[in-house]
Amino acid sequence: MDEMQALDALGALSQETRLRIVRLLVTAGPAGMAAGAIGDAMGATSSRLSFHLTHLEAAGLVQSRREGRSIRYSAVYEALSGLIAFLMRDCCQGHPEVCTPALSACACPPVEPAE
Amino acid sequence: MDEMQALDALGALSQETRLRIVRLLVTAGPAGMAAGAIGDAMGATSSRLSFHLTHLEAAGLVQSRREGRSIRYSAVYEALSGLIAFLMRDCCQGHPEVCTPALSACACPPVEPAE
DNA sequence: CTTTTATCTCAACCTCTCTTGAGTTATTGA
DNA sequence: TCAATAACTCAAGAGAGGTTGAGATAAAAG
Repeated sequence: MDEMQALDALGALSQETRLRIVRLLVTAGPAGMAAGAIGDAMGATSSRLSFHLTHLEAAGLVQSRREGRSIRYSAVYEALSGLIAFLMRDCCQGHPEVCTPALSACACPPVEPAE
Repeated sequence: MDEMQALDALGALSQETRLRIVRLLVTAGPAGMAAGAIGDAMGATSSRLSFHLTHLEAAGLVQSRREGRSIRYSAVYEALSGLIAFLMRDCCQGHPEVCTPALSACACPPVEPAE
């Protein structure tokens, strides 16, 4: 991820509704959610929701696919991890005090290298 | 870091000049840089620079102290690591595909737990 | 083929953000 | 005290961003 992509992603995430949508979609997993279900969860009108989803998709943070009448949106994991990596890579050069506390924030089970 | 602080930090970083200032200050280390030196590096007028520095300070990403005629700005490491931790903690719940690639982005030497 | 459901598109409006330029405050040195 | 340096503050204007409501498009059901 380069600076321009990072700026797009940061801008997309710096809005309350959009940050919540992304968090919702990440926890929803790869299956994602239909636009209507996201709208219900957000309490947003269809046009407002569409505006934010389009914004997030343009920033590469979510992707969509039509499924019957619905359009399902799902998080793009690589974009999120890419943004975090950008912040760590370009921001903590030689300064472990930036990245070390962040490293322990991940609650996920570590991926075993080889079993 | 809660959602509101994260939104402030994301908004502050989603602007080209401000993102560059933060990166500059992180690499400058705890000593920071005088406003004038930052302005020279950014090619920004004093009022424009002051606007962005004030914005960054309000978001908690940088701090300032007067030193003679100059005002030195330095990065607030906890805020940066807090933001990264927020993105990992609240975004990758149970989805290691978000955080695992990010974990390897840190180029800093790992801090030894005990020696 | 018409209706219903799900979602998007567009224009209008308001607000917030960023930049500029002029003027102000704070600190130091002559 | 006066001038020079360093940085901030303020008002004005251009532009981007977010919300709303009306209307359009796409897919499925009757």
